[in-house]
Amino acid sequence: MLDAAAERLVAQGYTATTLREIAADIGIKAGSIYHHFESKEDLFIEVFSRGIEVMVDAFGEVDIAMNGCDSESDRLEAHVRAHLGALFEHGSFTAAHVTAFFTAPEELRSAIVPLRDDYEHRWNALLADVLPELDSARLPIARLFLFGAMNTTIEWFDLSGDLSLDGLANLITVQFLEGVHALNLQRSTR
Amino acid sequence: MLDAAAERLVAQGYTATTLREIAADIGIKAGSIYHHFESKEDLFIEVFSRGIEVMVDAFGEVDIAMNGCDSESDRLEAHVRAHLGALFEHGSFTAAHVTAFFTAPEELRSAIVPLRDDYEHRWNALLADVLPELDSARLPIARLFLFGAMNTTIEWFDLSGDLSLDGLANLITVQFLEGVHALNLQRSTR
DNA sequence: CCGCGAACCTAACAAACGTTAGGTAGGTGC
DNA sequence: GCACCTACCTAACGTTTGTTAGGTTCGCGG
Repeated sequence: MLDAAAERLVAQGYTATTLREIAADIGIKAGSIYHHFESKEDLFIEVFSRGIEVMVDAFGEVDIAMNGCDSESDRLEAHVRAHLGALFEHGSFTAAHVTAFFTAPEELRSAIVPLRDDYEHRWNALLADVLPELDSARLPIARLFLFGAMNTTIEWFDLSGDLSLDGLANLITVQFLEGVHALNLQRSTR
Repeated sequence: MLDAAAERLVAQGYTATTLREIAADIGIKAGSIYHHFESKEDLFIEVFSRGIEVMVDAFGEVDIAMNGCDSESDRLEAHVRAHLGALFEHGSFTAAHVTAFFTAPEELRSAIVPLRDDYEHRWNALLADVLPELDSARLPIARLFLFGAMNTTIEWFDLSGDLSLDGLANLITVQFLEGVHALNLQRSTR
C-alpha cells in the first residue's frame, strides 16, 4: 500500500493522488485506508519518511564499507552510487520524496524537514572530508550542485538503457570533481 | 491573471491550484476566467508556453550579444546567466514551468513538449560549439547535468541574499567546466 | 440615443474529494 | 462455543472542484 502510494506520488504529485486510486491499486476500498492511517497526510508522511530512510540507510552502509578507503574520489563515487541506488533500486519511496515533496502541503513538509536536514548534514560532512581545500562557505553550494545533478536523473535516466547506474555514478562524480572536460576520461559506462 | 496563475503554480503545483484562487488573486470570480480561456488546461498551456518563451527569448538575445565573443567560457556563462535571469527576473512563468511542468496532466504536457525540445536543441548546439572536444554522445548528458544545477537553484537560491545572479552564473559555469575544485577560483560572487 | 460587444457576475450543476459511522467476515485465544 | 481483534466493506456526509447558462454593467462607434 505504501508502495502504491509512492508510485502514484511520483506520477501525479500530492494533490492529484487520491485515496480511492491508491485503494484501487491494491484491491481495497478507500475507507479501509483509515484502518491503517489516520488521514491522507499521515499516510504520506510515512511515505516521505521512508524515502529519506532509504537514502540514509544506503549512505550509512557505504560509510562503513568505505571506511578504510584511500581514494577520496572512490569514496565519493560510492556515495553517489548509493544515492542513485536509493532513487532507482529500492522502490519508489525516495523517488517520490524527491519529486513530490514540494507539492505537499506545508504542515506535512515541516514534519519531514528535520530528517532532510540530517541527510544533508551527512553529505556536508562527507564533502568537507573529500574536499578539504574547498572554502567552507562554498561547501553547501557544491552539495546543492551535486544534488541537482543526481536528483534530476529521475527525469531522464533509464535503468534499462545503455548506461548503467555504476556508469552514471562515475560520470556524475567525475563531472562534479573535474568538470565537463573530464567526461571523456571516465572509466566505464557499462 | 497569467501572472497570478504562474505564481500559484510555483507554490502549489497543478492540481492544487484552483481557478477560484486565481480569480480571487486578481479580484474577479472564477466563472469569468472562461471569458478568456476555454478551460483550466487551456489557461495553463498558455502559462507553460510563456515560461519557455521567456527562456528562448533570453537565450536568443545573448546569442546575438555574444556573437563576436572570443572567450568560449564567457559565452557559456552569459547563456547560463540568461537562463537564471529567466528563472528569477522575468516573472514566474519560467519558474512555474520548471517546478510544475511534471505535475500537469499528460495531455497538457504533450502539447508543450515540442517547445521544450526546441530549447534543449539550442543548448545542445551551444555546448557542441563551446566544447568541441566533448564526445557527442556525452553531450546531452552534460546538458542535463547543467540543467540540473541551474534549475534546482529555484529551490534554494535567494535573490536578496549575499550571492548575486551574476555570481551564481559564474559559479555554475566554472563548476560545470572545471569541476568543484575550481569553485574557489571564481572571479566574483557579488 | 441606440446597438453591440467585451468583461464580468450570479447561481447553480455534476462529479470527485477526504472522511466517518456502523456493519461484516475470518481468524485466534481461552 | 464465546469473546475479541484485525481487516475490510457499505453508504453516506459535507466540501470543493471545473464548468456552464443566463444576466448585468460599461464604454465605444455610428
